[in-house]
Amino acid sequence: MEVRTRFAPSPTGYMHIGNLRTALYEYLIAKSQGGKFILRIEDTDQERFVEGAVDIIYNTLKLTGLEHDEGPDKDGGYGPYVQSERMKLGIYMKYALELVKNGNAYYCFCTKERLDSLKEANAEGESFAKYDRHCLSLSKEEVENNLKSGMPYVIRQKMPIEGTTTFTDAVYGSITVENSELDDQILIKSDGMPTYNFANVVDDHLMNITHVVRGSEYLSSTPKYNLLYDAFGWKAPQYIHLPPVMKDQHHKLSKRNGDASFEDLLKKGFIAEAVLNYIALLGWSPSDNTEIFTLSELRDKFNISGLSKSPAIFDMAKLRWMNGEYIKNMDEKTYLDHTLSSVEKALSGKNLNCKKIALLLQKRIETLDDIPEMIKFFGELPEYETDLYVHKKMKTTKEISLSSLKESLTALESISDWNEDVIQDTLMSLVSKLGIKNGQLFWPVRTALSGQPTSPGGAMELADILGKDESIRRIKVGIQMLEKELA
RNA sequence: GGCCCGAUGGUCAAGCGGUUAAGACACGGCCCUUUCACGGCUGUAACCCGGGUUCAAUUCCCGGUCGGGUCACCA
Repeated sequence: MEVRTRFAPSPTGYMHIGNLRTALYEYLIAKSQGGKFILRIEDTDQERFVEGAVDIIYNTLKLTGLEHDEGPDKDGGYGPYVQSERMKLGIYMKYALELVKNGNAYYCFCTKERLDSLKEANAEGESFAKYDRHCLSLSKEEVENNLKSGMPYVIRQKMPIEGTTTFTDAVYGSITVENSELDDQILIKSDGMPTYNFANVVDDHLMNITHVVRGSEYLSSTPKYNLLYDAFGWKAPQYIHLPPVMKDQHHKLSKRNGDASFEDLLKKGFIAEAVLNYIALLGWSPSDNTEIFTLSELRDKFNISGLSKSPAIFDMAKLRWMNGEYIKNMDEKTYLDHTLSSVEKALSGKNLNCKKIALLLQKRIETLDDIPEMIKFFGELPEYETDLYVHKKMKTTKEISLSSLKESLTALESISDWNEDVIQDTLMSLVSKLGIKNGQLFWPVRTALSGQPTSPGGAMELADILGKDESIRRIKVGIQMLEKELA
């Protein structure tokens, strides 16, 4: 039988990381077995619907390469793929009424007020009880009359009072609950919309979904699903519940608090592939020890047995590392496509070779956002203290630095063909002429050119990029500062 | 509170009764290097607690503790 999984987000805003991971696993489960990955929009809650959220979903799937085989934009014969449209077709009501007819569901006319007072009474008594089945005892005539008079109603699932329900989850194993724990959940809301729980069961069945993948928060409502499948005489799908992705020990990563949504991470300079790679590892591990893999490698490696049961904390530090790995491994063109524009932006107005600067950064940045701060000094020499010229390991002092700078200045001024090789030759021969250590010359020059304790690239690279005039100017600044202090 | 689920270094995470308890991130040290970074080497650091079962438990069972989830006309 063909494996069919579905990603069924509700369009309520940004794509958060936990959601994206679910989509990833759904995609992988289907694709690793030659199956289909379906997109279904679950917009049964009109109050939470957010304009544009559907576009975010499409966009994210496209950006991450999680291409769906069927969806609102790709009919595979199981449409429509948007629940509000399916509702208009009367699909859910039809099935709800079937359940009413066969005695597994019933009309309920209880008002919000009555339900609330029920809850209050229960809360005081320290028990969190269920609906009291007030409307189950309504006679056929009473129901007919209420319906005729236009009284608002919902349809509730009638749970068995005794016995237990057992289901098997692919990651959590066999789980059994007492039926007496189960509430007579609402199937059809008073606005005519199905609840998530009901629409899910109906749609998953109608769309031939074989594997239902979702967060572990649904674990406790799964018995109700199974009972629903039973009531229809349908076969329940394979359940795969996923542990949550946490922000810390106690809190889930959530949309609120602006915790890292997928688009936030992209804005912060992360690469889509790296993010996807990282979250694949949050709750799953391959049988070998590899950590870096492309989506198609992941398709080959993926196996349900590698899914874990316990929550995973999202570790920004490790994501940064992984993002850095992706950046380092990019070919030159891809790398420049990602970085050149932000280098140019950070150095706009300066006449500098941005490509050279960008290339200097490839092994040094972890996210694209690291760039501006790292190259600011190219545009403008920062203020610095002369203490920077003292470096123990390089065996430099302020006096040595001053003389090295002076010697370098003269040597560099005489260069007519300014390029890295010539600069190197010039400085190296100066080193041997003066009989000093490399560092005693290079360190002061690098310091004068950058004005920073560290810099991407050393003396020659900086001099090359900065150009002759600016390099000479910065060295003169250094000489001046040192002379003033040593005088 | 009832019910369900979980628990290996700071974090991710192997492990399926006998191991010096992998690996990765982070952190420290060393090497390389004209700085930083990269790369290489290396170090610190873990089986929640108590009872069983067993010749042998991190691994199996039971209890506890702690953590998470759920108990909506939200998904």
